[in-house]
Amino acid sequence: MTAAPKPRWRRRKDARPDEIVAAALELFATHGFAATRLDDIARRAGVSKGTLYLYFPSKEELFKSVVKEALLPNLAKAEARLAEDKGPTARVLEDILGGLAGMAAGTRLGAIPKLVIAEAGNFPSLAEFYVEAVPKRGFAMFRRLIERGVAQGEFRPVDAEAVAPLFAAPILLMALWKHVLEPHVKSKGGPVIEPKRFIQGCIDVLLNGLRKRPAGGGGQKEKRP
Amino acid sequence: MTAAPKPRWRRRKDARPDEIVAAALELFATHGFAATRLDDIARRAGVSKGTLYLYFPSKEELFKSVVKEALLPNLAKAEARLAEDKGPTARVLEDILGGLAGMAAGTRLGAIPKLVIAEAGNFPSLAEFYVEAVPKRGFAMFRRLIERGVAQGEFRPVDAEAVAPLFAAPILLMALWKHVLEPHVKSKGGPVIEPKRFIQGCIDVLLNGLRKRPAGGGGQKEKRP
Amino acid sequence: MTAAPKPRWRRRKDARPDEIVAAALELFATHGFAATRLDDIARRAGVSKGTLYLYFPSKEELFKSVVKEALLPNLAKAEARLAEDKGPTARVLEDILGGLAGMAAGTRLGAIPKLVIAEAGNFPSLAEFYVEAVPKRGFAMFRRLIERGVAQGEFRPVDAEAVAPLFAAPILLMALWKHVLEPHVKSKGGPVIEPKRFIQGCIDVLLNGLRKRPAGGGGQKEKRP
Amino acid sequence: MTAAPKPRWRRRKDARPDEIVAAALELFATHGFAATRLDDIARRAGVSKGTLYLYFPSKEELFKSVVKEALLPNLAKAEARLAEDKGPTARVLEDILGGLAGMAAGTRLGAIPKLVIAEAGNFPSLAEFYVEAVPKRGFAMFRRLIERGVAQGEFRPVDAEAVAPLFAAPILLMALWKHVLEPHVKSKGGPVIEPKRFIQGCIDVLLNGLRKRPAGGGGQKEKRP
DNA sequence: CATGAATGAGTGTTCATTCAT
DNA sequence: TATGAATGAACACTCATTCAT
Repeated sequence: MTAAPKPRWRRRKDARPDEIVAAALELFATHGFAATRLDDIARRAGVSKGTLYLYFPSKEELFKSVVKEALLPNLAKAEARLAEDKGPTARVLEDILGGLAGMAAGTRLGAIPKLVIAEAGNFPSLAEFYVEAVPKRGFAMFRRLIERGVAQGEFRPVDAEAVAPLFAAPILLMALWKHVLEPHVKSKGGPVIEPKRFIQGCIDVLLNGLRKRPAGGGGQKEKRP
Repeated sequence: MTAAPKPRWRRRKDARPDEIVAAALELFATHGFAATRLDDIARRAGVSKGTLYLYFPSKEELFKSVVKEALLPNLAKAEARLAEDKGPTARVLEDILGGLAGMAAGTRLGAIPKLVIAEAGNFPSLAEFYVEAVPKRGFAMFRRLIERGVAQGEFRPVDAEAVAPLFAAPILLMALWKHVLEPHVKSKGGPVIEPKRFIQGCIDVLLNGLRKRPAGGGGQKEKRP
Repeated sequence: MTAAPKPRWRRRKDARPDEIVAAALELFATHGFAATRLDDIARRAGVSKGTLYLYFPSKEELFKSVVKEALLPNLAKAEARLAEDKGPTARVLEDILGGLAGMAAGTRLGAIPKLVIAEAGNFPSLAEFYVEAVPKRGFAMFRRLIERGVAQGEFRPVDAEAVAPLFAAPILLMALWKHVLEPHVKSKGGPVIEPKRFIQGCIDVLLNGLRKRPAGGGGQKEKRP
Repeated sequence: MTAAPKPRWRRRKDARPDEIVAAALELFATHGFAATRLDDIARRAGVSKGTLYLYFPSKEELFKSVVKEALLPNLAKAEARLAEDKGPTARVLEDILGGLAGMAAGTRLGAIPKLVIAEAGNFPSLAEFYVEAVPKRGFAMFRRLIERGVAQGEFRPVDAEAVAPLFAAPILLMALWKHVLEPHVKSKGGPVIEPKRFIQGCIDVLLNGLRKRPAGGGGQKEKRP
């Protein structure tokens, strides 16, 4: 009727799914899968409940989409950054830990582990995807970095494969702490984790744990009798 | 077999609650809170659904009881063991990490973090209890140990308060890995964590990261320009 | 029959609540609050159980709505009729008693007192509403009428305030009799109340009781020694 | 063991049923049949829930017993008193109305009509019993009295059969008012019924309505044109 | 495309009734 | 006789899913 080519009030139908996923991430992250109602997701996304079913065949599929769409772009980014950095291994490790910790503590993304942990039992296919997409790639990355440091003479020889998850652990702890428990710490006296300071400390201990010692010592600790 | 004429009957008020809690732990750990039906808990405990309500006023209270009853005795045990060990700090730290990792990977207890992570948002009082009972005590314990090592000249001076959670992180990762993701690793090629080897590696890196270096080096890392 | 292509379908938000209330009144009146199942109300209203919850947040609220929606329009009608009648007081009283008795005995409305009586203890807010809406207004109406008759010299001076409920009593008895006990009178020999004849008799005795006596007598009876 | 012949702490087993009925009356009167839990009755009666079933085969039978045991002795008393009174009919009527009103307003018995009204639909046999025991006898009594008054020249000729329930109506209203609605009257301004004053007023109007008029008037009112 | 009224299977909770002791 | 732990049928209420408009 009017000549207006693209009335601004009409949300492009291609934007819809993302808005729904965003709303769903917010609510799933807060309440978990079962305790989140499609009614609420629809309301938050500004659509009707029926509309959800135009884009996602079921609540379960929406949930999977939320997790995957939240992860995939960030995985790509992380891989890209990694491939380029050619500096001293310690410096690279430091950057990566700092970057991931910031992401875990400061963005919505940090809530993903919580979601996957909670629902892995009920969503096997989601768990399988997640294992491949996150821990597998993450562990492998840390392992390659450590092996590179050892090969370049920066690090002591260590069991890189076994030790890789240790470098992922503080990131996981950070994410869960910020998104799960910290909100329930009663004001004064409760435990506190300051992301920057925590990660500084981790880097200090972990890199020192890897670095070659000036004199002998080090290496795999001898077994106790 | 036994001479007892009717030994199977009327276990009485004493045994019942524990049997119910045990059945509930099993199911909650597998399916989460919402996806576990009281019918199933009752069946597994060998009682009727109504009987659950003789001992627990609601599903929520049963859930809280499950978490608390699973944790409390083990917390007591852990504290007791700690108070006695007077050996070299490094050795104590090693023992503790080994012990906790074994517990996380090898017992039902390892499923508790998963449960709490999944439901903290819906059970604030449970989350508050957990924060006080587990991370607060755990972090404090690692902090005291590190400070003791520093004071006795075994360890470099490090930011003990900030770094304490780093020692808890591999335990958490271990627990979640074993009870959440590992079951979904597709046979060949997926990531694997062998508890013993993983913890050996962690101890190696972490203790080396704490130990005093024979010469210069070490200490808090200088900030990058 | 009708040309309407699909007239039976989707009656829409407007008609539904009233149909539900009507069905509920029927069943509550017959079985009482507790013994009426939402399933049955839904079936009788031709909707599903879930639909009830689109319009009423709980069984209790539905119950309150039933009582209020049954009463309110009729209260309005009654008040309007009253305000207009300017004839001889005795005639007005006669008309009102006759009208109310007819309503009590001949319409669904007569079941309301039974419902309120049965559930007042469990629905305080309903009881409060009812007290204000029915007895308070009703007693006040009879009192005004009596006082008007006295002022106009038609009636003896009587304690109008105290005596007003007496005029409501046969209406109440009529309603309860018809909707509660009469169905249980075993055929021959049981007590019978014929509404018309009963109300004629009531009017005869009550109006004679109010009317001025041609000679002395009357008035407040002297106390017995 | 001890020689004590009848230890006073042992409630005679014959007292039990009455204690249970008393406790049940109290609770049924307050909450109605469905909303009263056997648990509560047992607790109030000082016995265990199982014990109830030693004396009453079901909740329904207990309910019937409560109503019947509350009514029967009082019915007997009322009949006896009536048979003896040979004074002026007006005086007898006055006494009876006063006595019944006092009972309705001042004793537990006044709650019975409420119970029967509430549950007649669900307890046909109870309703049948009640109809025979209370309204049938009550209406007949008032009818005989009126007829006696007419025969003795004290009263106008009226339709005694039709009018009898009118004399029961204020008693019913009184009972329901005191036991159902009055507790929900909000302090100031709500309707109030003072038993003594109300009954005085009723007696005044009703007896005047029956009494012979000194001159003409009276009699069955002529039909309106 | 979008809506939202309608559905009904599923589940937590209650409570009258039973029965081994 | 008395107990009270145990039962399980019954029911209110929720919410993912459908579909006529």
